[in-house]
Amino acid sequence: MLSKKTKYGIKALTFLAGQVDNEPVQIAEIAKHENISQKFLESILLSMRRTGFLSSKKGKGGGYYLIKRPSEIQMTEVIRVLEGPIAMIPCVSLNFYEKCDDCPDENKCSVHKLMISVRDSALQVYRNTTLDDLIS
Amino acid sequence: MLSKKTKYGIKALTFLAGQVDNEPVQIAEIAKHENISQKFLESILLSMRRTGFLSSKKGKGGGYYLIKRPSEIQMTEVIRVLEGPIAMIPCVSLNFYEKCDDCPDENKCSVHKLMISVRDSALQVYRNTTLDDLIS
DNA sequence: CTATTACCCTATAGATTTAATAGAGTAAAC
DNA sequence: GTTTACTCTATTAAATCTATAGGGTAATAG
Repeated sequence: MLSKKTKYGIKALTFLAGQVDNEPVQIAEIAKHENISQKFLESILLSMRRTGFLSSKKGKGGGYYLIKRPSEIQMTEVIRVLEGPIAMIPCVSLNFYEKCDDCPDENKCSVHKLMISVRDSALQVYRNTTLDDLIS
Repeated sequence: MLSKKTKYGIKALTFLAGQVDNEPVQIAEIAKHENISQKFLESILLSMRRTGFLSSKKGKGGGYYLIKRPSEIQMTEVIRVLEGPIAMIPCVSLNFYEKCDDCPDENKCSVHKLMISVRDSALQVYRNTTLDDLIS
């Protein structure tokens, strides 16, 4: 299940990508336009600012704006920041690997085998999709 | 994230598929061999019995056994029974569709667009994988 | 300089889901 | 008719997700 955090985050990015001249947009405006709890959105935008997708400007006329071109923002990065691992199980995660404590040998594990295929197919989608692809 | 329920369920199915002559196996034996809480496994096996993957035999010498050939058990079915929707968001689910209450038009929604691609790629994997593929 | 605007940060609480446990009940086999 | 092993309901503990509250701080305009 995709978390609301990720859902809202992608919607906010899309909204920012659609601005003319990449003008800063206030949190309140994004929240209203996308039907998102403003306070919740605040924390989401903040975490994306920290990872370098966007930046913010304080004071009057301030707000959030993208610091990369939409075509340069890959979904792999977005998902990993907002949702966490792309893999459905830690033992097949490339960036968040963890051993299963109930599994003596993961090379013989049927779940492991299946989840590698699922992870690879998801990765292929996320790698080939940029923010730009989601606008048009 | 894949739930333990699904993980355990697939492991149990794999274990049963590996039995000679498809002899019934007791819950306790599966639980021990796969490091699963016995009571939890009970409920998992029960739900899979109800959907027709396996059957059970009571009394002495009883247990669970497959009623389909491993090559006839598709992962799409297994995942849907144990995990629920394959889609990561209800508005792109084929079998569990639900409208997003925050989204005025899902055809214009960037998340919707992305999640359709992800769903399709996952479906392709699950449709092309049977229990038999996970054994060898 | 100062008032306003709008981002920044921490803490917390309610709701939901997941995972596991307990215990009594029932059907089949020998 | 006793044993074995599946069946079913209820409950609980833990974790996670979503949202809210509220004070703090930096930048800008005039």
